[in-house]
Amino acid sequence: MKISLFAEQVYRVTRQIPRGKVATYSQIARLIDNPKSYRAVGNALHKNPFAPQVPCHRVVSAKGDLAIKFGAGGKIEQQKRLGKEGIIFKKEGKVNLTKYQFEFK
DNA sequence: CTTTTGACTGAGT
DNA sequence: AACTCAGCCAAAA
Repeated sequence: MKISLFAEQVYRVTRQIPRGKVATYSQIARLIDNPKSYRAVGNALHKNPFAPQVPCHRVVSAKGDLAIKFGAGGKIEQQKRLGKEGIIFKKEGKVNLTKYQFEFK
């Protein structure tokens, strides 16, 4: 399968997110030099041809929300996985970005 | 080539 | 905290 350059960049960045940390779509968009393409970033991750390799479940919305239409199981499954990595969710189903957002360097 | 769509964001109500 | 509206981008139809 052939992947676009854009998607390639998205995956390259997403793959760097360590266990127990999360990143936002806008954050990723900024790192690949297209600060305004966060929307497309979401699409690229949606396709996610590198499922196990790219930790797309560690990518959340700017407000700490999880993707409602996540692959297998929806946000419930995603939240479950993140919980396994030590991430605690608030009652509203959001993650504490201040504490878990990964700072790329 | 034009239009629609979507795992988004930010500001305003 | 929940909803709406408008703006931006890449991929698919």
